[in-house]
Amino acid sequence: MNRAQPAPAAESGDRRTQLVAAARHLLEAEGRDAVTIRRLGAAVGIRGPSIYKHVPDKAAIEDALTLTGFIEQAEALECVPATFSALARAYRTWALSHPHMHRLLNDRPLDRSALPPGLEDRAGAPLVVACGGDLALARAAWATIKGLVDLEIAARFPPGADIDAAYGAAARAYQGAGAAP
Amino acid sequence: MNRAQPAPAAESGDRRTQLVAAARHLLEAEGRDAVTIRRLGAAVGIRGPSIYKHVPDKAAIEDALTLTGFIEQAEALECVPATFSALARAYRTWALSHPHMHRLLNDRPLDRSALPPGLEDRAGAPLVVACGGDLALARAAWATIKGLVDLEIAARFPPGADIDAAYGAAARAYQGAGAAP
DNA sequence: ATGGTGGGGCTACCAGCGTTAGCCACAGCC
DNA sequence: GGCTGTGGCTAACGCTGGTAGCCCCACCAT
Repeated sequence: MNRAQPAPAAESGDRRTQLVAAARHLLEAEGRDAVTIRRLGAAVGIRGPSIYKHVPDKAAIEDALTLTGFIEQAEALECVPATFSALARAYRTWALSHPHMHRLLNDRPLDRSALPPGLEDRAGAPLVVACGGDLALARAAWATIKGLVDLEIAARFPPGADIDAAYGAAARAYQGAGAAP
Repeated sequence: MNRAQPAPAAESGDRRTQLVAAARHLLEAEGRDAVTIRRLGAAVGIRGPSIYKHVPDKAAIEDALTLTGFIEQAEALECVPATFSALARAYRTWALSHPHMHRLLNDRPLDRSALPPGLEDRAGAPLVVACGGDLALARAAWATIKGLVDLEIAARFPPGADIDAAYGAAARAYQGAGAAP
């Protein structure tokens, strides 16, 4: 009907990219439930079902979102010193400023095949370095940091709890076990 | 009030209890998405909308479910020695045998007002004991155990990872920091 | 210049979700 | 005997992800 112009709006990259960007905005601004096929369509100026001309299903958009999230998270960890405290602080800061993204990354089971090979190792590398190459210790430290952040985001610490002190206690424990402080 | 007369087949307690029990079965057997108003109705022999004669909304059922989950989890931790390793093992065993319940307990923000006062402290007490009363250390240990379990349930460890070794490394770290081994 | 092809929109629609409105049958009480 | 409250029911609403089928238009080959 009204689609006579070849260039509808100003610069628009390919639709798929636009959709992922729109999904990102919706996710960060209003949470996962707000990322809806019809709202995504509205955000890029099309009608909902037309989305399926560019993407097989909603999961594909979430997968793309997940990918960018993992990359950004890895980048946030790569530019701090490889010590437990610094990595914990960087992870916590990143997660608390992108809580919905953090939930998206952690709440759904990981489809490893949708991730480029190596990304997982890259994201985990700084902590392995901080743990002097001890993989088991690094995994425990990873679980600790993620657990602390999850508990904080989910408001599971009692009101008034000294969260910094919990991070400090964890840092002391892992330092004693051989991690760089 | 019609007691015992029109129930065709099943004798049972009040509907609300029945509904929560049915929700429990659905959750454990098929996961959270299977817990649906209409399916809950079918499970107790009524028609979906009739559920709202017994319960204000679906969240109330999930809250009741959450409550029983927390109680059972606390019980699972109370009958083992107050050491990091024993508590971690007990928590892991409980969570891995009720993975959907575990997700329900952890994925939604905690509505503290729906929990009886004291339950939270009761659930956390064994770990505080194991940490010699050091609250900060206990919270870090709590995050570690929960984090390890979350990662395992979400299949976030690379295939072939030695998960037991990660628990062992955590145990050593917290032991070194003053927790009972 | 003409015709074929296909990309990318659209509307209509489906089943299922939580939830509401309104109707009705029956038990128990006055 | 009638009133009322309880607890069923069906119909329906607005939302969800997703499918079917139509149609316009750009492009390309003849």
